[in-house]
Amino acid sequence: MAQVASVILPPLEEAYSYLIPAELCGKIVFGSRVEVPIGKRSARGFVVAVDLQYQKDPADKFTLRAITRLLYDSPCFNEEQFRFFNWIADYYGENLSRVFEIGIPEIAPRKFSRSVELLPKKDSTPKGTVQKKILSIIEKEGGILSYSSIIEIFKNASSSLKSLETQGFIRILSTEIKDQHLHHGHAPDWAKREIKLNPEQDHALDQILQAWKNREFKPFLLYGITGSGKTEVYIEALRHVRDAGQGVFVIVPEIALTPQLIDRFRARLGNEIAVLHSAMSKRARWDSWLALLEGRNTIAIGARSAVFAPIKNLGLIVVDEEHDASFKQGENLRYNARDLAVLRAKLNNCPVVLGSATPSLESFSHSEEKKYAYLELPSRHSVSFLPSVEIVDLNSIKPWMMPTKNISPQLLQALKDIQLDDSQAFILYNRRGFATFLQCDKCNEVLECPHCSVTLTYHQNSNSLLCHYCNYSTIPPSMCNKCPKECLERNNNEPGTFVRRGAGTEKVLEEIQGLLPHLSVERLDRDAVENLAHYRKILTKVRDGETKILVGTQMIAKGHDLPNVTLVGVIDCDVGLHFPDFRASERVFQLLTQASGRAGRGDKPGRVILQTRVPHHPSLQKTLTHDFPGFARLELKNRKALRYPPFTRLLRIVVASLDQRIPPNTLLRYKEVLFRYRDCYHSDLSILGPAPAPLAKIKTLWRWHMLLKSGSPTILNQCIHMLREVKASSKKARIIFDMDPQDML
DNA sequence: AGCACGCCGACT
DNA sequence: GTCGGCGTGCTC
Ligand SMILES: [Zn+2]
Ligand SMILES: [Zn+2]
Repeated sequence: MAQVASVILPPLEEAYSYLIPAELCGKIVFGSRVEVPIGKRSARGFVVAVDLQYQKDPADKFTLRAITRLLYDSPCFNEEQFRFFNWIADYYGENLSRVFEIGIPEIAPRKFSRSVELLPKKDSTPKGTVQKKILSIIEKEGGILSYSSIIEIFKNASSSLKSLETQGFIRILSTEIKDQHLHHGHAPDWAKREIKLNPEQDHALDQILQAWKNREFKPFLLYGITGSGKTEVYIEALRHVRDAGQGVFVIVPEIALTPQLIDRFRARLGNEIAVLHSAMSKRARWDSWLALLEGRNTIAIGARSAVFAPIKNLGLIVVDEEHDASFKQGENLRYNARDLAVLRAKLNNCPVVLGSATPSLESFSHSEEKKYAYLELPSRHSVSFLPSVEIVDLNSIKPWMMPTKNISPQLLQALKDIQLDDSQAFILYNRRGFATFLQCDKCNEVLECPHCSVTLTYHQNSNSLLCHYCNYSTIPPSMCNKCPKECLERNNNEPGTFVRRGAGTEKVLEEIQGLLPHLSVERLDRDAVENLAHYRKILTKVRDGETKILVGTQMIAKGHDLPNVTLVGVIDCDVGLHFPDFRASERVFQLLTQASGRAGRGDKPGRVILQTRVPHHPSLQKTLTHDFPGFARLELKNRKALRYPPFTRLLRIVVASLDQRIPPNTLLRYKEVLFRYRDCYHSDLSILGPAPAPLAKIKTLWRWHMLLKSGSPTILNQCIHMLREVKASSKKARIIFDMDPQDML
């Protein structure tokens, strides 16, 4: 009787069967990672089943080969994760092997670096001249030097070094290379202090712990503005559950997972926290994973991918900044870590806390429908402490009154004012050139798709307006027909004409430098930032006060605690408001609220200046009054009327190909199949498009997309499974199914 | 993903 | 005649 293991070998889609060699019987179990022969090479895989009593069947199509070796002694994932992975594969219509590939880090060997240490040996010297030189160099460098730097100086020093070692002049040490990142720093003292929760925090904590004690799946939406003390609630809840012997994990947006944040958690929860972050080396990630698997750590904190962490006896999940779009993976397996966190809590009968100052409308509507429990933390400061938000109506300023193209007199004055108390400013601008839109020069109406209510994108080469959701296309009207009566009266009954907006590049940094040459201005955006270290360096220069004005895109709104930043200026809110996406308003509200949360912490009051041509837009008005619930209820009405999420679910299908004709044709074929299915089962399904994607061509690939809308995620899921069966018209087409898409580019 | 097989064009 | 382009299909 033989033992046979079923092995998943990413990226191969099927599970493969292998004989377990006698010496590994009992060692290779569910969860083992193994190396196996496949074709003419070898591959690494995951054991997902073991048949202890395999009997050879003459009907078997192939003869089994044997597992080559066991890569790690104990299992690398457990049953709970396996169920979770299966659910994910099914929901996103992806292969299970892909989930393994994304969800479990690679086994990485330890890395060592060799160094050479001088041993005290007084009364003798080596014979060789090279050997003598080596010793004197090591002595000069303080008695210890890395092996590689010696080899750099003396090309063939390895034999000399070996000889020196046998003679006892030196010792060659091998030390493990560990990650520099995210290792214990020193937590600030205030972080260690035992904190006293206020009554609202206490109430929130009670509710969460009650659900936990009842072993109840219960999602909480914890709403509280920046500085209202959400983190204290998380930490206390995590500590209770951890102290009771259960595992917990926290996920935060990648950009928020800073050494400071980790220090803060370590200060209060101890050093036994496993950190999972994409910026860590493979080895460090694997170390964290092992610490959790072996139970040395019971708390994990990480970005998106930490939702897969091997937590034993899971008792609580926390998702901070739950609205953040970075929880959605934009490639490969397009999962949303926040949604998966909720699912994982459900599979484990435990509470999950989603915290935010600007909850996603998805989560907010769940709380309105009582599917999620709603917890609110009031500001710990008086209302007067909130930053003052001013809207600058660019219509009311004549062009000649503008100090430069993009800087209004109000913003310039505010920038000058920061010098008075030597504080700092953030200036946000939008990256342009994604989508040009047309706006009436009199009433500021922006042209929208009559079917989708999404901003129409202007295309210069064809002089046409296009809806990138449904492919509706029209010639730009020469006159505005939306100008209201007052507007016409003011303009001798002349309707407005349309101007192109959102195009071109802006030189905001140069404009500010020109106006305020003695202030140091720095830039922070995707193009200016090379990597994480560079990003942190730019922010450090702000923290140290070296940079007075930081100019950049969204990224800067997610900065950290920079109490000396008292002014946040937004150059042009309209580009974001009229982005061709049904979530444009929500995104702008989130961004502005987040940005104003940056302004003036500590003892200096903050100030926010928003430049716009549509001053009455609800996203701006509700920012003015710091009214998230008000904004959310208003925007939810729009979403409901237009049947957009959270009232429906979306599935986006993207087809990309070198051949311009393939994407629309493939999608049209799909659409036919879908209509047939819908008519047959009377399914709740509607289809927008196919249409050219807003990014119609990436490098050499032409891209089209199609949006499926349904009240039921199950129907959309069936659509994915069905369309995967449709034979692609050409292998040259790349097809992406994006369930619950976050962006439509 | 690799890696082989196989079927056509253009070169020693 | 063969070298090599990559389209297609298989791997327990
Ligand atoms: Zn449309
Ligand atoms: Zn108008």
